[in-house]
Amino acid sequence: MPELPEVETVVRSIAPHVVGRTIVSATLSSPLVTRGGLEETARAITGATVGAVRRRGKQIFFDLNCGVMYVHLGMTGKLLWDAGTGKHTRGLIQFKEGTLQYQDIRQFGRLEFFATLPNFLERSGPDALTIDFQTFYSGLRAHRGQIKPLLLNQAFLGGLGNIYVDELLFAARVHPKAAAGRISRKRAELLHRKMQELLELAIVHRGSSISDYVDARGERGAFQALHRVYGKTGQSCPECGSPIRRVVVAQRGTHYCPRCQRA
DNA sequence: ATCTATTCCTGGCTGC
DNA sequence: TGCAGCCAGGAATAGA
Repeated sequence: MPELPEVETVVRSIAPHVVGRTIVSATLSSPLVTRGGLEETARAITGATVGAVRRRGKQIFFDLNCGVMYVHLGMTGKLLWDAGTGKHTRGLIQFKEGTLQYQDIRQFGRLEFFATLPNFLERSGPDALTIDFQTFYSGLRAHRGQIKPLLLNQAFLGGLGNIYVDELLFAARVHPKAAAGRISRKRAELLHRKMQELLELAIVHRGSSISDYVDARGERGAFQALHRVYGKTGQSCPECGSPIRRVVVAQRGTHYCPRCQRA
């Protein structure tokens, strides 16, 4: 499941191959992934030169001289450089120097071209890695609901998904159902600091590979070995030894320590 | 405003 | 080497 650290790792591993280079041809094959039309999109990016590859939250932007190619990896999307193709290949973007490939088993991802960025993309919130404390804190205060759904809300904060939210709430000892608006300033400072430490450490480890995730070279991340609660149902809490509990919050499997993370 | 449920989709797993 | 049924979840969407 690509979240901020995985998407950042993908961007870093793809950028050196494509920045400054020109798309020679493109073949797109999934109308679910490329909703703007397979032929039209392929035609629009052909001949374009990549100026930069950027990430905001889980969104990837290839800045082109004629617009932007937008990629969201969804659940099972992969961007690969010079890899073999398979039944889940949804796009091939040829450069003189090599091939950028988009694979996606479940096709929850997107690969689109936009001449100008549409409003629904602009609506995405500030990046979790760089959001300043004051913006983060006032966002928490303004929210009436639970903390976990808020942290998952990409319009509020871009980049966190189910894995890193569970890990973050454990690191800051916050219950996933805690009322966001009632978090103290001190606890919010801890959440904010732990969030950025967690994400930076996960990037150093090239992300978490639970099932499908690999970077542009097809290599798995290593951070899953450092997960403390995600997927650890029934195992001992690394802090206190209590069994890790799994509940459903916001329709997501949620892992936490009932002793360390009090309601 | 904020919640829950549903939808999309496929592979992996369980149980027969 | 079957096969039905369930589960995983990012994000949009509908309805409460």
